[in-house]
Amino acid sequence: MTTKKEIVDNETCPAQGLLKLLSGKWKPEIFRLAVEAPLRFSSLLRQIEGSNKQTLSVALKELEEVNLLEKVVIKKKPLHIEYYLTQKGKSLITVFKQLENIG
Amino acid sequence: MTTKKEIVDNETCPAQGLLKLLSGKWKPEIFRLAVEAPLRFSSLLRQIEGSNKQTLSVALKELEEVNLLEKVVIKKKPLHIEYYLTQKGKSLITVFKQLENIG
DNA sequence: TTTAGTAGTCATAATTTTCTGACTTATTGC
DNA sequence: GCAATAAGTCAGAAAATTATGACTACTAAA
Repeated sequence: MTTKKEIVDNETCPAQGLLKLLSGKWKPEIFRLAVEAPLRFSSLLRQIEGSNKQTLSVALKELEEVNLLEKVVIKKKPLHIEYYLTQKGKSLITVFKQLENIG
Repeated sequence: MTTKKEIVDNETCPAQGLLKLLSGKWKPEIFRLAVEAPLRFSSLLRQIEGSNKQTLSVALKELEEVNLLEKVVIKKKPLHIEYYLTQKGKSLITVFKQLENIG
């Protein structure tokens, strides 16, 4: 009998999902800026030097899919879109602060 | 004058370094196993299915370089090496737990 | 001094992620 | 209708990460 109880199943590392998600390129910056104010696509592109449309687009979509950001269509003057931090997103703020402290 | 005070400098996102470090392939598993017991190279290779020498080797080295793991040569029966969580490493345990809770 | 065990390294290949630049969709104001 | 603005999408190229398999270094015991 092959008792492999010591073998690690990839699914059993619960922090992994969020870690991978938050560490994708430009994601930490996106998150940090979202803490300060709602995000707009074109602003992000300008604010995060070196970033590009495609990657930002995918990043925002992924952060939205896991419910860290919420996408809102603003039907005002220049019609545009804003991304807000969700409650779940806000709960990550302390995690970021801890990481900063640990250095 | 080009006042670019809104432009994000990549260095100004302090959580980024640790995030990237912890999210590299197999790193969360390595960390989680290190919380439970000192690590040995050959055991890790067996325990983490799908992993490979090269990547584990680099991962351990990186975790050691930022002082999350400490490498100790054990001059006992079968001479071998053990990797221990440092104090800094231990301080990450609560971060992982928070990430797990947030899901 | 030969063999076995542990812990790797190295060059190369495969895979995944990110970037670039052209193109698309939707709405508003003229 | 037509141009302008905002927010993207898409295919292919480039870059970074990860995997493979052969090889090395060290020690201890026989």
